[in-house]
Amino acid sequence: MSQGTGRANKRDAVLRESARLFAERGVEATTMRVIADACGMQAASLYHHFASKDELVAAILVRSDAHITGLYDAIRDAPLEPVDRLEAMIRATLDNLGHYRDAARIYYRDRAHVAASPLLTQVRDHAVAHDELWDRTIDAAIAAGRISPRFAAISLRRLLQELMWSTARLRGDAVSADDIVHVLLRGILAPEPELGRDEPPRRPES
Amino acid sequence: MSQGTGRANKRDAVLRESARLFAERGVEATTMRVIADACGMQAASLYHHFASKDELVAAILVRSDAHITGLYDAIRDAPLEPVDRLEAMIRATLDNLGHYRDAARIYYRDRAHVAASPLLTQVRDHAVAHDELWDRTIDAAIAAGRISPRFAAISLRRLLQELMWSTARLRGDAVSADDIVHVLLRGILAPEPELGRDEPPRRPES
DNA sequence: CTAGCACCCTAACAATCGTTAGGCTACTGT
DNA sequence: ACAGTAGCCTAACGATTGTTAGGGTGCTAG
Repeated sequence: MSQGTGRANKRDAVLRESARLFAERGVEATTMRVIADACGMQAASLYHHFASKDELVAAILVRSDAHITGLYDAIRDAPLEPVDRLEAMIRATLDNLGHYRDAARIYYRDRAHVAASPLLTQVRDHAVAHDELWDRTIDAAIAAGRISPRFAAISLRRLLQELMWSTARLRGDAVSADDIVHVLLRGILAPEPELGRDEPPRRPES
Repeated sequence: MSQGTGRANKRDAVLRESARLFAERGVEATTMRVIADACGMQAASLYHHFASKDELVAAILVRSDAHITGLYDAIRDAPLEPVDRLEAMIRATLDNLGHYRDAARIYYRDRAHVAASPLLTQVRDHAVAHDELWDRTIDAAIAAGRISPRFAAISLRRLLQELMWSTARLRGDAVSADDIVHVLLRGILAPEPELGRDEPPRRPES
């Protein structure tokens, strides 16, 4: 019932500071004592809020996972053209990166840790479902002839994911989400989608 | 004088295996004993080839740095139009990523470690010089009106670098360098560079 | 043959890791 | 007033870390 707002929610402070440190230095390289220092407390006191270092990492990642899963579920159920769905997914991913930047950096940086933690099975399951949505959407956009044929044969999902995740390291004031959407969409879309005169719908690359 | 080719160059094997492990799990998370296991030797035996873990990391990164520095120096001295120089730099970066993928992943993943290691001052100095070349080239391309005005106000260098470095995680068979160049250049270049028709003045491949 | 070095080993070091045990303080509900 | 507990502390645990000491084997030069 309590969880005072004005006072101090130390648990949230621990989550925030540890997320920042994990993202900057890596999970293994960040010791519990360094996290405690950043929060103005003692290493052992962290265990009053979290049972283990793994649980602390998991709490950070689960927050972000819940957010992005909600966004993707809405996009999955919306009636959208393939390219519009693709743009919506890119924007959702970048929105999640904006709100949970540290969590995203931890997720894509310490992938070995994420894959091994027993507390993250649900996060991993969600990631599989998200990948399937990406693949289905990209396949639909390719089938509609809206993707440059150059990218028909490669794993465009992984390319887009890596490109988007990499921007989590850029602070918000350096590059806007619109800039990134602009680069990615203009980079992969077929030159003149439907009206133009001179574009054959597809061409297997040589 | 020796360094037998057919026999076994254990030092190179240590470099290769440790680079792979550092890139996958992170420097701090990879212990000397794990590296030794991967090389079929004992942890203490690694110190016959490298004086410390830091020196091992540095040896990996210096190799890659020497390669990319050579490429950039040649590009700096070549008489190129801004956009062509930009494309050459992107290709050089991606070439380095292809040849020294693990080193590149270590460099951009464990940045805190790179910034703190006393054995990497030369690598850091080179990085500063490379960044200056990037900025000068991008500024020239903007001044020539070849960059979409959307990107005139942001740090396009950092955006491009993050986007390129992120592709180091994609194995070569998933995405080719040409694909990435295509996405990036088409994403940032101004729509119709100079003339009115629809043919860019030059483009090597097709 | 012998000295010397390259190469690798076992054993152990001090330091640091995540974590636990147990106690102190301050607030809360009854 | 008093028990309970949330929140934090000090102190220490066993395990693991990077690293060192010192010895053994086998090749090679003289």
